Amino acid sequence: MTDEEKFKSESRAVILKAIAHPSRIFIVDKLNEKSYCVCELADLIGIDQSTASKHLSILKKAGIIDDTKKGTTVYYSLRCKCLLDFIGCIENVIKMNIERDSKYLFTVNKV
Amino acid sequence: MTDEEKFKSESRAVILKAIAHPSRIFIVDKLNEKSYCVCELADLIGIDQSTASKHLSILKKAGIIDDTKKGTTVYYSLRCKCLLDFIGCIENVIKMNIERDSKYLFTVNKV
DNA sequence: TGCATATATGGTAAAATAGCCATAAAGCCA
DNA sequence: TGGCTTTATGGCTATTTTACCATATATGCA
Repeated sequence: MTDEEKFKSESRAVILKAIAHPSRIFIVDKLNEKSYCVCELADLIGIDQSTASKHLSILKKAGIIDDTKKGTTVYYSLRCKCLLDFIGCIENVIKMNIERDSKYLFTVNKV
Repeated sequence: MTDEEKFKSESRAVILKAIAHPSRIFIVDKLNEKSYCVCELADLIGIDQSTASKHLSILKKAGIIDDTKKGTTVYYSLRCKCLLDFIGCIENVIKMNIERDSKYLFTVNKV
């Protein structure tokens, strides 16, 4: 890899790694509906408030979400609408995998 | 999270985590042009052959790439074309981040 | 002011990930 | 058959990630 290619791949990996966690994907999906504050998300996911806060700071640092303060409450919102197509693509891969796996099962049962 | 939501988020995370690594993003990007074998990719990236093989097996397990054997050589190819839009979305976030950061720099310099 | 609520952060232990080396497995060819 | 090439996998260590607890910070309200 050239230095430029390396930089490019690393930049992309930062964004992807930020979303690549069950709780954080869930957050991105939820924020698509509306804004949520930290404790709401922590409750929804069922994790510690401090853990939720850290997840949100990772997403924020990657530029995926934005925050707005209202009193002591911090509301987080999605920064980029394209993340929906993004998730759509992942779903597409999952569907393909399910099809492949069921074909495999069919073959096995057939024997 | 309900069990269903948990399962959904975890399934999505598997796909995302598979791509969320500099070398693996590079591979996905390269495979868009054409198929490559393991040693070619290892050379292109500049990593050990065994490391490349492990990266490829992660991508394959996630259903992102397919493989075809020709003699001892194994050619890997992209399984889902939608991964391009995927990368396009990441690039979009990166662009937004650059814009944000340059605005910040501008503000700082102004003071 | 004193207390409750909301969030962020440092510490820490456990788990997951990444990379290389060594080596096994499989196929090609002289 | 024997050697060469290509790929996959086990072993190992170093690094990173994750989640909780404890605690600091900040805001609102009685």
